[in-house]
Amino acid sequence: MNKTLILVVEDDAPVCNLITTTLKTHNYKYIVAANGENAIAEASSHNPDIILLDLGLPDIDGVEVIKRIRTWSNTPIIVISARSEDADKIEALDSGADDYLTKPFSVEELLARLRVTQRRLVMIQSEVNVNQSVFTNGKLKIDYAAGCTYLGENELHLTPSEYKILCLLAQNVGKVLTHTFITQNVWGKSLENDIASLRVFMATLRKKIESEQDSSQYIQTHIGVGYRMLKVE
Amino acid sequence: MNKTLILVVEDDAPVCNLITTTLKTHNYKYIVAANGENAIAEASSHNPDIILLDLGLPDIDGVEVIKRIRTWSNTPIIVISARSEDADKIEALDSGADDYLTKPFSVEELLARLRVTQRRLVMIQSEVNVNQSVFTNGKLKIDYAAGCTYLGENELHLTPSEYKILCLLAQNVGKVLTHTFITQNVWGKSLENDIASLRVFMATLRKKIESEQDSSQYIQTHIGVGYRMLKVE
DNA sequence: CTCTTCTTTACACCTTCTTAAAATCTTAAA
DNA sequence: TTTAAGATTTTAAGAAGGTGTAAAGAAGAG
Repeated sequence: MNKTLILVVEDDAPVCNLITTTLKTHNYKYIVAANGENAIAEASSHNPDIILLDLGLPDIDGVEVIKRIRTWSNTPIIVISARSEDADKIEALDSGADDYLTKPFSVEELLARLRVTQRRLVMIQSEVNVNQSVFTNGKLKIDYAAGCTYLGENELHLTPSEYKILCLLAQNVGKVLTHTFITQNVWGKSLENDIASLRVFMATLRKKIESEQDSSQYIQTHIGVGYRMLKVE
Repeated sequence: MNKTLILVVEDDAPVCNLITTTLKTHNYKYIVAANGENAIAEASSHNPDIILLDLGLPDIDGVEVIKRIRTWSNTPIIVISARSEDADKIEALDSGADDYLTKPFSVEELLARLRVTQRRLVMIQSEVNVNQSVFTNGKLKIDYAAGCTYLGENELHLTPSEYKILCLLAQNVGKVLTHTFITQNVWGKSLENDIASLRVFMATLRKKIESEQDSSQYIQTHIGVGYRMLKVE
């Protein structure tokens, strides 16, 4: 996936520098606008993924900038403002802002809220339709709320990793999941070597959920790509 | 649209009352859970639209509740917590929370943030089904998201290279793609020699997608130039 | 410490890719 | 129409690389 592009709207140079250097070190791309008119122009021409907006701009009021941008775009806007009054927050949020941080803000919190926003962007794109708390596929059953899995009547004993992998496959029935997608989602990293581990887990998983005479084939290998769970009757 | 259903997770009765009366007067439906286990059970059984979660629960840690719910659900979670440390916020947000308010919180701000969340839910619903990402041409079907190809009812088993080439042709139906264009896009290089390989791949691809008696001609050779996929009726 | 889970390694097995050679097709000039 | 050169398809076999499995060592929880 491409680097996330962030539009930073901030007229105070030191604060702006703080933000941009932080973004740079965390692998974001960014563009800068120092006033409202420029912000609107940049938002329109570069189509950023996220907008960080200071409300105190020299030309237009920040809230006005939000409203203008919202006339054509749903790009997430995170407001960073010195105004800490409730009324200000509410006005900004109701005008279309997605989040509101007050100065002085913690860089770490800003990064965390950026991650939340990014996560949501990815979610929209992949449109994961997970909302049932119990998944069934043939004899296989996963009770997410309880954290239990069953094959027919029998409860399966799965290790944490096996459980996570199975959930991932179940939440994407019919889709081929790449090795790195799986390792990233289960371990958060994607070291090349983990594919070997993944293979071992797939083997034990298969042994457990395809062991019975039933022999329904839940997990399919796609050589050179990854695995997928088949929808069975 | 139906009333928004909110799950309020809060063990402190006065705070809980404050929240629920506020919700009631603002036309929300709500259910209440006073501990983590109940919260997970209610989330699973009632499938709320938004979850308001206090982190300080008597049984399970709030962050754990977030993680458990996130195993099957993307329901927005707004944390309301007495812990105001950055580290707490970051942990909750990175575990899957969508927003974080610290006690004592402004009721008006809470309502504003609820409105932001609702706005986003409506947006997501309208954006769903935009990403169809399925290509069809005659009996041939490519499901890009799932990474699968079909000929009529039957699923085709394609190797990674075959799949890439087919996608490339499909994305340019009707256009003639040169040998080097194809090899560059599939292998990233364009050594003269790879054209020989390409020919072999085209042969096997044709065998697979034109094997049936159907005999519809999907791939056309342009001598000295390359190949193209024809749009069939 | 003991038990479980996770990672690593080794190896047999299988699929896919490349290469080369033969067969077939296309094109155009005689 | 015949012929020849060049391009393409087909086939086959070996090379390269991916996969499943078992087993042993490492890490972590109780």
